[in-house]
Amino acid sequence: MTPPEPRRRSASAHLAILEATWEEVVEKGYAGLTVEGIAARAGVGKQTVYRWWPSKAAVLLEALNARTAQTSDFPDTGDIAADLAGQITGVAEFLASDGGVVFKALLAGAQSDPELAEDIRRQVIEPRTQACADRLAKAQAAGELRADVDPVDIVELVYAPLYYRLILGTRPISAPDMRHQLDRVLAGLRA
Amino acid sequence: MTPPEPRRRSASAHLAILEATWEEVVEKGYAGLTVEGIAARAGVGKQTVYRWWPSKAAVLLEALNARTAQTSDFPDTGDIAADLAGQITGVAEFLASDGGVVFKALLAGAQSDPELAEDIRRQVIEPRTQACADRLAKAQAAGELRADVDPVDIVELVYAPLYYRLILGTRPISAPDMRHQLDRVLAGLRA
DNA sequence: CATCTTACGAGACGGTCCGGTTCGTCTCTA
DNA sequence: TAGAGACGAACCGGACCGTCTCGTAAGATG
Repeated sequence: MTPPEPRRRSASAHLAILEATWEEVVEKGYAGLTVEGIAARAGVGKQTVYRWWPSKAAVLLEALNARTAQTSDFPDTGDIAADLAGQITGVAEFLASDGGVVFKALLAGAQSDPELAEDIRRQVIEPRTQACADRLAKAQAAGELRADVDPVDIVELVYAPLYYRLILGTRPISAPDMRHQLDRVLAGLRA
Repeated sequence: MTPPEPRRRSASAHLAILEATWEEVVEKGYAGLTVEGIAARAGVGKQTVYRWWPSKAAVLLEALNARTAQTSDFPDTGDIAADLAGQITGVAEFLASDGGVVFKALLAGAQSDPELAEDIRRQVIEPRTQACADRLAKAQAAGELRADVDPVDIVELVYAPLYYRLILGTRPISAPDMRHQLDRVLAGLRA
């Protein structure tokens, strides 16, 4: 879907497009995001966008991934409660900032674009879910947590309140709040 | 926001518009929802839509409310676990059907429309949250649940997994699954 | 170093789609 | 019976998409 071989691809244009996309979507939301707007803000011809990406959704997904690439590994100090607390703090801080706006925009776009929805799941959700589930399975094996609950279900319980607030906007996302909710979830899951 | 007094408003056109809106959004999602499409499917002029609603979002919100108006009261049998299980089963079944598609579309639209987001919170989320929180407070007073957790936080814990699946689409919403998750949440909240 | 290749920025184009208004008709009220 | 106003239909203007065509400049090739 990115036909030419990127031998002489302009790195500066590439970066400028990702940056411009991020800013545009923060300002105008997914509905207001347009290839023309991206190109104009990046100081780039439209063709340069169309040459390398099949759709504005693909650009936005790459822009998000570019900012979260390094945060996929999961810590293991032997204390599952501390590890989860640390991880959820990081995610909460990310989603409470512009990252939340962009991620929410992406989810909104995915609602009428099944292909984008699938890409988000594969590239963003599943790797992190799997990493967290693996860590949880170790905690179960170590006797820290009940072993009769599917780790994937635990991931859901732990992160769901975060997305609840992100999407419904009932209350702002705050790291301390999310840690409290985590404590209550863990209270029912200890061995 | 619905300027004329509705003395001679056509009841059939009103209903046809709500019905057409529901079907359109199920088929095409929020992004594909257009006043033209609504009017065409309802067999109505566009002006008839613009006369009574300020935006397509308002139409959609009313269409959703028209289908969920009666389900806002919360049961009280004296057994909080049973009451929550019954309630969450109903919501899960609703969100697993077309209702979920429409609600998701509405949330997607709210992402680039703060006014719509606020309306959804006021008209849809808050009344139900409040009803549930009231019931939970009674359960705390009766000694069924820990009293040191804000009932609104409990509502969040209980319903969050439902919205998690709705939005992320990781796994389908099923009533038995959601009841299992509810059990795990309650395990950490008993007095 | 000279040449060739190809992405680049800029912008024009046909086309589609949709929001908002205008128009003439018809119905209901007074 | 007269008039107000809601109705369905059709029209217009603007925005953006996706493609294309330039002249230019940067990188690849030998």
